[in-house]
Amino acid sequence: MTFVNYSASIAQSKGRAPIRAEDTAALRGLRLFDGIAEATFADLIAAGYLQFFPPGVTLIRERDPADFLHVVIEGTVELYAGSGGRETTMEFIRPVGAFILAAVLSDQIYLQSARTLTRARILMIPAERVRHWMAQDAGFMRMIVAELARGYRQAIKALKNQKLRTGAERLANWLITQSALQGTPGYVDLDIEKRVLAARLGMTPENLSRALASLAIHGVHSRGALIEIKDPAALAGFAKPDPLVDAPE
Amino acid sequence: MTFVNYSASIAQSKGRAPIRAEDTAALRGLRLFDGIAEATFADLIAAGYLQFFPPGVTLIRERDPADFLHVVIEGTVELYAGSGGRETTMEFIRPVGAFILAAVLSDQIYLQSARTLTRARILMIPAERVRHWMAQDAGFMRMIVAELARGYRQAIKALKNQKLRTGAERLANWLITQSALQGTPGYVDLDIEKRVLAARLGMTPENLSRALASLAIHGVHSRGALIEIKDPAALAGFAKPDPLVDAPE
DNA sequence: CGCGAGATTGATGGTAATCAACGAACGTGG
DNA sequence: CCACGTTCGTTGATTACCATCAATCTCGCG
Repeated sequence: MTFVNYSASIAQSKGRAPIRAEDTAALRGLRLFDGIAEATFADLIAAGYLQFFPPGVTLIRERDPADFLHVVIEGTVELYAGSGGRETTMEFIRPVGAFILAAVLSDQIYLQSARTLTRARILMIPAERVRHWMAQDAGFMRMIVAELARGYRQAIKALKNQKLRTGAERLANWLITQSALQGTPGYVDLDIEKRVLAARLGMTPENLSRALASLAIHGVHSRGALIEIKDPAALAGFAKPDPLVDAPE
Repeated sequence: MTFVNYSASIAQSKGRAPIRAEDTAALRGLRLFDGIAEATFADLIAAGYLQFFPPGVTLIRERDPADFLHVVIEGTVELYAGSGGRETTMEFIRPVGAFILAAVLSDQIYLQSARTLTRARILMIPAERVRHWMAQDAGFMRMIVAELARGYRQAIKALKNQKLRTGAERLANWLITQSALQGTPGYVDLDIEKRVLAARLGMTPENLSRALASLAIHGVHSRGALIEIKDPAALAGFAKPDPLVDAPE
């Protein structure tokens, strides 16, 4: 895949498109806006922007002050972070998911950067409006608390995954989880590049290659982006899956 | 230190001591209860328990349903987690800190276990009361949101620390941070066992020993629980500290 | 003084990062 | 439509990092 070298500044210029009426109804249906007051929703939408981004666009950069709450409506967004010259993938956000809510709420800087992996439709709401309505609308705040708690538990699970398992084990468990999520027992279809998956799993691309090869003795075989799990029981025996680590929140 | 083999069940038996009047005033002063209504506070306190635990007591166990919100008033509590036969330390909680708020709010099971490292005074509030008042008292909910956001960002930082650094780097940065927190430039006083610190830093005790020895060329020397940082600038040069990873939230 | 838990040191093997080379897939331009 | 070039993925060789097992050391405490 060739990434367009595209600046996110287009999204933060005066050229942003406000949300059109035909989109409003669809947004109102999001679980994210469930139980919030009509006035809250109307104002959030009026202040917000909804637009498409091509793949490879950097949406936010760690260290920047949190100015918008971002919600992924379509496509895949990668959260990543770096320090001391190294870089790693933290999480993937898919519809419908908000990201970096915590920074917005506490009016702090972002701890993570975000870029689109695919063409993606993103809803952006000014941070100030989010904080404003959180204080006014108890229903909205309840939604925020739920989303925060979800993200927090997700992060704890990611930390356990990283500290308690080897690379091959993380891969094996990821395969098991993905196979279930995609509803295709016996198969996993990679919808991201292997290099990106490697970073997500906390390893190098070379190592992912080798880890995948090493799972062959547990019945895992790959042909390009399609990975076959011949013997789910054997793979599980090696992976030792644990809902307190693997289950998505 | 010898840990008492003490069951936490004493805390969950009928023998719990309600909170005495003389303690109420002190609790009211906690930042945790700042801005919440008097009625909320009174009911939380009336339903809660405040008591001392000896060192080594398991307060909660991962996988158990969240029944109490725990707040550390005095002493140190270790959050830890295990999977597939391995175990690691996730975080230390010191006064005044709540732990595992997310599980309480979403009425889910704990992802982490907790045990006292020192004699500790813990405030326990029934989870149901917390959820009840969160919905009633906007001020209380604001406090909860702030605490959740703090924990979330803390977890993200821990994940970055683990994925982006080697063991020796994590140790070096921990020394720099501790030295600042303790207000003793040039020194760090270990108030926990090295084996526990090792788990916290994601390494074995043997490895911590070697990592500490390897920092000697950067001016770090240890005599028992006292660690001297002879040349903070040199150590920082090696550690490459980063507020987006190291700064406590 | 002697015991025991924690800390250290050494030896070894496993796990993972890095550097380098090669092969496969795909898009572009001729 | 093919040739080429770029990017991604794989494989191999080497080194760094880390866990494990075992032995020794230290120190507080009975």
